[in-house]
Amino acid sequence: MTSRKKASTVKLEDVAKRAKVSIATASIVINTPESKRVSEPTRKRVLEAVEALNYRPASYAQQMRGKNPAILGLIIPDLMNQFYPEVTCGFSDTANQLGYNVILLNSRNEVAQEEFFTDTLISMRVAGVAICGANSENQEESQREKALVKRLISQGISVVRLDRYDDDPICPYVGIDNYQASFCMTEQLILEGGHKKIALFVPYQRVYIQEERCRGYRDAMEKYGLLPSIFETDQIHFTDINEKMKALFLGNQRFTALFNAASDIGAIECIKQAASLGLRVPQDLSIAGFDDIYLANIVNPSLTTICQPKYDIGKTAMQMLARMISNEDLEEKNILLPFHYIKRNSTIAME
Amino acid sequence: MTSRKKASTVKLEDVAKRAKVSIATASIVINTPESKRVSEPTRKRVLEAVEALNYRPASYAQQMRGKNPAILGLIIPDLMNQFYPEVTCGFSDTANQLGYNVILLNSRNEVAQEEFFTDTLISMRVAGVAICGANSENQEESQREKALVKRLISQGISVVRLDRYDDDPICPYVGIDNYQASFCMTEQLILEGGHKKIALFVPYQRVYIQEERCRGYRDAMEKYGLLPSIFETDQIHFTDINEKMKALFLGNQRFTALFNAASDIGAIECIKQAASLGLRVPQDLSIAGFDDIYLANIVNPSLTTICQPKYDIGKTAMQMLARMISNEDLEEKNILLPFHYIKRNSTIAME
DNA sequence: CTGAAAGCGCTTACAG
DNA sequence: CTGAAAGCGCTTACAG
Repeated sequence: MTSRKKASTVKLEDVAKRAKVSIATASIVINTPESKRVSEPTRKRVLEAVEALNYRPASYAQQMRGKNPAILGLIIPDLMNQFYPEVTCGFSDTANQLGYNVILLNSRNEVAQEEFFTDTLISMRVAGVAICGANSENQEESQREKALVKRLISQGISVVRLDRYDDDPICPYVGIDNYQASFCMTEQLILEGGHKKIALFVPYQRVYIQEERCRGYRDAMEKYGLLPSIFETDQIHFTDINEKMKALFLGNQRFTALFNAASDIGAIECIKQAASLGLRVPQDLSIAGFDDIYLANIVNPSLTTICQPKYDIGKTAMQMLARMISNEDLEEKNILLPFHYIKRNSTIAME
Repeated sequence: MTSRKKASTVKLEDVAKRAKVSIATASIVINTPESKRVSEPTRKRVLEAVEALNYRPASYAQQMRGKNPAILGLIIPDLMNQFYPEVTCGFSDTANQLGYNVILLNSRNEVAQEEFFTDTLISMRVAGVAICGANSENQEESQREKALVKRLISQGISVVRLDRYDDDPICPYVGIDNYQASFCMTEQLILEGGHKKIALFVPYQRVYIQEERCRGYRDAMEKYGLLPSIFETDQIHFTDINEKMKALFLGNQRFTALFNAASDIGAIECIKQAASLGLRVPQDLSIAGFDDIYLANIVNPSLTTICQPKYDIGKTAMQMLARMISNEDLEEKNILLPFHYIKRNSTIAME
């Protein structure tokens, strides 16, 4: 990495020399096209030189002079989960429109990776970063993640969190109201589906938004006088999904619906495991997910789920970041976007 | 973008001041830990100051001093197509391991976007770029794309192309042998499936790799004395897939197999359209794709296809780039990775 | 209308 | 063992 400088690379000096002007004049022609302080012929000569040499100012030199770099970091946990490419597109399309470039950092759900990325981002003195934290597996990791956000902020870098946020508002965030969304799904299962025994699957690590989903489920169940049954499962590697699903039919338990509130990916895994347990979905067991990734509509049976506005989450996060960077006031520090319930074929009304 | 500098941001001077040494000494402690020219107590004071202030050198200043930036560009046509997140992961995981960061540029299949990105990348004086070109719709666009690669190279930036390459080798590339892959699929359809009337769908814009796939198909058909039938279709927006599929059954034509050589996405679109035409897949029509994206195994019927080593394509491209950047010799300028044929349920053997 | 000069935050010879 | 100084490629007051 520390190898020597590449041979060629056109600089302002070359342009100035070719146009037979000082570098100051060349700089002004390039940077302030509307300035009247350069004569037409001179301006033309400079522009021709720029064209001929294909000159582009080195952004690092401009940055050194105090210009804010038009670079942003976007940290996501897993690009292979279809949720994130869409968030990423929303974010980077908008970033490009606003003149920013984005460095995509794929943490693979590892806080250590995020910490490493944070150092780099600070070195680059990026203008801002949007972070969707790793699905940390324990309390200590969550703390480290918080520390890293604080570190970015302390270095003067604007930060927004997306999708996964917190009750402790160390920075603005954008997502959906996970409590309401979970309540909504549960209520649909009860009212529209007539289900009474509904199980909830959540990850072991109860990050805040998962806690919210638990709360939504619990409140909905209690509202209709039903007994909540929450199962913690491994939603990262799915090692115990099979076992947990068996538990739904142990003894005289007869769950008729399963709401995997962690993600669609997890719910689809449940559908797969159901087949291996000889269960028909939805006839023997209704299964619902959370996210509405593209796959949800493709799998068989197609998945009933909560649609998160993925593209808009990315887009909104970018817009907030842009405002923060230019020190504009945020009307709202936290933005909750609308979600909606989508009924497909993996859930069915009880006879 | 041109707003004023952010308030805080720790610099070497602050560290030096706190440690009561010159900035030269501070720099040496930080950059050459093995150097014996700094006394232990001094070194310790500096390191403590670094720690206390959370100092990270500004990479732009280092870049100005001649250090090559550890930034790479990766231009892809469409992050929403599952093919690319996997290539992207292969590329950026490897990049991170080698100490590089990558800027992801999503061209949305627009050459104009690519041109814009190219300017930015040149401004940033990135060390290298990997580009998977837009699916250009005409000859003029292909030319512009080539021009842009040449422009990068002329600015001393290393470039590799991936997936989509060319017969005119303006820079190294990594992909698969598209001729062989297409030949292989066609031969399987003939030999294993007993098909005789096999149609090939390709995009209107015959970029080189598509031309190669045509050639593979044609040669395989001719090897077994069969008549090739190539249909050009809109593989970007799929506007005419339905019409082209109808053509397969016009008059006394009775195609029994369709090989969509453009992509799995296209083949899956064909499966969808088949349903709307009242055709059963594979009973009435066998359909095969190209790529083996994750979706191929999820759709119903699951898709017979050619598996491209997506992750490895990204990884290999990155490794080549790293070598080019450090001026090492490339054993081979172009790398063709192994592909393989995957039989699933969308194709069937004739009775 | 144009140019010489200072300075951004670093690193690296060069003195001491 | 340590520091003063030059210089990387730009931009922006400041002179002329």
